[in-house]
Order: sequence, then C-alpha cells, then structure tokens
Amino acid sequence: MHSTSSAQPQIDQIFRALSDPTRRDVVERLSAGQASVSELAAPYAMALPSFVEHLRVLEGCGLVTSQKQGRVRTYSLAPQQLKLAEDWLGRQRKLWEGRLDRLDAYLLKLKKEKRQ
Amino acid sequence: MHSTSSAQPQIDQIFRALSDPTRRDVVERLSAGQASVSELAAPYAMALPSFVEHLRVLEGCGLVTSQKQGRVRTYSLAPQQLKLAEDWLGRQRKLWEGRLDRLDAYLLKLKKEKRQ
DNA sequence: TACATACTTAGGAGATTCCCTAAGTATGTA
DNA sequence: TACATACTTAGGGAATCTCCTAAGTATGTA
Repeated sequence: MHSTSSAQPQIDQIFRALSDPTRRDVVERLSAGQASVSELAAPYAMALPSFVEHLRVLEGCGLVTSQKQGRVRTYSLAPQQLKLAEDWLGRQRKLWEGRLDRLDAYLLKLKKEKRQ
Repeated sequence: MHSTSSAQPQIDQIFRALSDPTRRDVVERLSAGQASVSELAAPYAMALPSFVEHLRVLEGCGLVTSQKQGRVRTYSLAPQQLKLAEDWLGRQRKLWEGRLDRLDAYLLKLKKEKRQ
C-alpha cells in the first residue's frame, strides 16, 4: 500500500509510550538504576493503579523489564528498545542532511556553470 | 510534583505524532523533498480528509510546514523538531551508558581490592 | 461559462487513553 | 494470629484519536 511502509507495531508502541511525560520520567529515573513500584510512584499525585498502568505500557513495548521478589516488584531499563526509536530518528536526520548536501552540491554546480 | 519533571507538551506531541506509521511515512517522504497534499496522499487507501488530519497533526507539532499556492498546498520537513526527540533519546542513552561505566569501574575496583 | 481539480469543512462512529474508586491477594512483621 | 505493606484486579467515565461520508470552497482549464 505504501512506498516506504514503516508500519512496525513495535516502533509505534515505543513512540506512543514516550509521548507521555510520566512514562518519560520513569525511563529517566530508571536510567539511574532499578527501582520498585512504590519508589517509582512516590513523586506522583496519581492513584497507584493509574501509575502502574504506565509501567505496564512501558513493559509492554519492552522499554523496561520487571521481576517480583516477595511482594516487591522491581523495574529496570531495557535500553535496546530506546535504540530502535533513536535509530529511526537518526535515519531521518541522515536522509535530511544528505538532501541538504545534494542541494549544496547542486547550487555550487550552478554557480560554477554561471561563471564560465 | 516530580523529581525530573519532563512535562513538555512539545515533546509529548512530537513523540505522539511519530507513533503513527502513516505520519512516520510522511516524515520519511518529506526527507526526500517537499510534496503536495495529493502527492503525499496518493499511496494510501485512506479517505483524503483522514489523511489531511495526519498532516495537520504533523504541522501542529512543528515537524512539517506548509504553504498554499493557488489550490495546491505544499508540505516540507522542519527538521529542528525531530532533533528535540533525538536529543531526548540521546540524553537517556548517555545516562544509561554513564551508569554502565560507573558499574564497570565499581566491579573493577572490587576485583582489585579482592586481589590485595 | 461549464467543468475538473485540489483541497477543506462538518459531523459522526468506534476504539483507545488516562485517569478514578473500591476491593482483592500475597507477603512480611509484631 | 492480627495487622501493615506492596501491589493487583475489576470496572467505569470523560476526553481524544483515527477513521468515515457528504458536501462545500477556491482555483485552474476548455
């Protein structure tokens, strides 16, 4: 159907997950090291089930992992998925910069031809 | 309320916009150069008003710009906003890598101390 | 002027999101 | 055993999203 067809549910979900400030905060917090549900939830006014749903979204797209020990569930960052999003953005930047380079080259050529 | 407080509506909207495969396709297409609404819409089965709504979302968060000449509206990429998202991801990667480095250093120190 | 083209506006249906309260289960502690 | 702690499950409500159809406006063309 499309020319480029970048319909990857995984990337969809990763960008979607990162579009919420609470979830971005959690990712940032976990960059500093693992933490339990209550530790992660503490800074937020939100009801716990609401907050836990954010954690579920993050785990659902593989941005974080968790394991339960006794009654405490501990979350950690899983940075490979972050890389997926970063790679997509990097690819766009390269395309864009490549286009600028070609435009530069073209303008330079025009200028040269004019001079002759 | 939060420790890190990354509640930036702009970044929210950018990640939100990029979470849809049609909109990511459009960004990719525009990386190759500007295009009109009908050119952009051509590959999709979607009704035109639905597709145009995607363009409105992209323009709303500054990822693309448009101008109308006669009856044709032409869209271009505005790559500065892409950089916002890329920067956020890059920052997370640095935090994460920094943490790994500190962990390495710590393990190395442990190993040394054990040897004495 | 008549007709085609390129959007644009209006309104609506169904799914999803993001929050809530109330009540439950499993685990550690006195 | 009684109680507190740390989630977990169930269900619901308002707002937003992503698509649709139908009809409108503005511009170029014969």
